[in-house]
Amino acid sequence: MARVRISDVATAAGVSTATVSLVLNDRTARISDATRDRVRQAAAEVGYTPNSVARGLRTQRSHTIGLISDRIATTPFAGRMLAGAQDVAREHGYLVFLVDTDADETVEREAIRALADQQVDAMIYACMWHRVVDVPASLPRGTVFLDCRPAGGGFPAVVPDDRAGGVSAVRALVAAGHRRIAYLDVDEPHPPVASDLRHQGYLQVLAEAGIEPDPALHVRGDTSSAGGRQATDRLLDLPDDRRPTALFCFNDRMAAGAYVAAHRRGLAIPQDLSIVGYDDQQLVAAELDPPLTTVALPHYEMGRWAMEVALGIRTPDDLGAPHLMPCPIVDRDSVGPPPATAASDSRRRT
Amino acid sequence: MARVRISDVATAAGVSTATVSLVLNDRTARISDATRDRVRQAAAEVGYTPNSVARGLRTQRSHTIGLISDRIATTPFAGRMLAGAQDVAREHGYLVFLVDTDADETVEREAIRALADQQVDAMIYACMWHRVVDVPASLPRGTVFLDCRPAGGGFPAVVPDDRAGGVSAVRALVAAGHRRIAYLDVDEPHPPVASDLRHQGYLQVLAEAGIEPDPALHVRGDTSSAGGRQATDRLLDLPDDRRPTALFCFNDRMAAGAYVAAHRRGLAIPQDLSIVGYDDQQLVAAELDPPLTTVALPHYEMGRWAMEVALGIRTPDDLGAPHLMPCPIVDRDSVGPPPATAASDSRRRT
DNA sequence: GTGAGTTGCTAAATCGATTAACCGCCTGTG
DNA sequence: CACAGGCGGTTAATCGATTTAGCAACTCAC
Repeated sequence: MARVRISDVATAAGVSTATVSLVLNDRTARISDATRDRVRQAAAEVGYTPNSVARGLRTQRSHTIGLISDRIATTPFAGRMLAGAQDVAREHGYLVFLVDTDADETVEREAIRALADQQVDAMIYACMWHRVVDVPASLPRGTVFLDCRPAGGGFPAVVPDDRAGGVSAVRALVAAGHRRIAYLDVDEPHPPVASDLRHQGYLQVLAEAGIEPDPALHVRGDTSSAGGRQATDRLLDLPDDRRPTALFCFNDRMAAGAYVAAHRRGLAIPQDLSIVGYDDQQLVAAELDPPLTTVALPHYEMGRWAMEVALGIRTPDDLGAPHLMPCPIVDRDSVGPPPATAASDSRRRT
Repeated sequence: MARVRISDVATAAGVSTATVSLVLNDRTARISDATRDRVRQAAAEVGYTPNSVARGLRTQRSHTIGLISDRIATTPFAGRMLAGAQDVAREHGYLVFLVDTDADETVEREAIRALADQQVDAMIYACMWHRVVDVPASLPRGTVFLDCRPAGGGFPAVVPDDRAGGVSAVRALVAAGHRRIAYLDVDEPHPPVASDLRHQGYLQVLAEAGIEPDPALHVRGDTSSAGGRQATDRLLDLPDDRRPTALFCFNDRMAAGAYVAAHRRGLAIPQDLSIVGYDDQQLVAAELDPPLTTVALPHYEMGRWAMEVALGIRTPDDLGAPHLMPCPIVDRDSVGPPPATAASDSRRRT
């Protein structure tokens, strides 16, 4: 029941282990075709597959990647990042060690050491939300940052293009005819990067469309359904001429709360209120009634990108700034033209 | 920048590498205390940590576990299984290789081989739903099955105790005074194990309470919000004396659909209709209004159990049958006494 | 004083691969 | 015939640890 070793193949084929290794690794060495065939056949017959540990020790390449994350495995949608990284690894014959640190620094330090001891060929440092992170001192250079920006730069990194995502979302609303568009932002404790960028995108589109931003339309709430509902209530309490006809929400859960607030007032979506979310969280966005138009976070693609850089298949264009991955808009049914009554007012240009 | 090796420590301490190894591994060998201290100090000073690959080659134990799953990483709640397995592994100094096969048999076979080549000390085979799986031929004996039952048995396995979960759910409804309780089941294509077991639990409690099961109260629907809504509509269309006062739903998403159906008829939860879900899917159960009473799937605990068995810390009591992990009921606000009008009728005992 | 036993440590084999260096043998050439 | 060079392999070192067997020195008993 013991594993078959290269020496077993050598014996079976009547050659030395060196020859077996040369043949099986397709080394351009002087080995006759007859011997090649004999070795290959012998290897197949005895069912030989090389011991990766022994090979790793000798070649100093383990064909192994370490993926450290703060909590990726337990957050619903972020698993797509893992899938992307995983797929690339598999396509190239790599295996990935996954370590979830639960954002504990001691665990993180231990994990980095353990992965280094296992001689991983590269590491990926992943977060579940787009934010800025301090770079752990022991992290080897070349480590790829996934869905986060290393403070100080100097490492390859990939993050969603949240600004462009904000632009897409708000452009869709402007294109539908809306001019009073609220941004339903997340409140403080949350990492500010994503929300700031989306807000910038929001402001950019307003500027392009010649719409004066109204501070009253930038509200904040808890990143939950309840938070979204409360923030929406505040918007809908505004006097008629200042009330928004469309909402751009920081995420889909808050958008779900906006649905609740609207329905409780008897407002129909999208007839009375248009809503765009963010994240494209399947369980939320697709199951709302009507299904939510939202901006998708390119988790899978970011995961692929990070692994491709880790494996050296792809070289980041610029170490100074993270690679921005586009966030495609997912058109569903929560955006329509503004209600007729609101369509004509509040057209004050700057 | 090269890694420091054991020989560097040996040189620094003025001893042989054998001594260093003996000291650092706390081998009960005759080494003087003075030498011990000198070695430890030297190791600390040069920052030595053993190369796990070299050690693995020599000791034939890689301190590494392979976790194969069909799609665990990308499904929302199942990541808790990973977290449980991960935590146990970390606590014991193990690292885990994660491979998501996406239920592709070729990928699966390749993954098993790659993991075996990496000399993993054990494997865990995980599913995202409780079901019966065919055992891949190349899976090493001793592989632990997580959230699935190996066809034919012979392997350690852990699954949720869905029968007992069904019992808890329906007992909660009976205790609240309900006697007309529907089971909102999932329809065919789904793996039948979980739904059958929950149904058995349902029938058991009815029998205990002396309630004759009514076939009209066992309805099926798609495992989605829409499916739950449609199935609930069928139940609420029943004549008054046969209409259920409480619903036990196969999962939380279907329960969410039941909420929609109830609300559309102006029925309040739990005043007019009590509902119990299954899964305790955070994004759904906790965010419904009112929050959903449901039965939690013990993913984290199952993950821990599987890893403990894989590491040999725990020995399964019986290889014939899978270990059943209790599913605790999570009391929220969707269960109350039946409406007064319904409380008195339909008390026909068998 | 000699042999046995203990103490403290080291030499060398080993795990299973890869790979640089080299060794016969054959052929062709000057 | 001597020698260079190509061909088809093999020998042996190596990766970085662990571990067995054994060596040298010292103690102690008789």
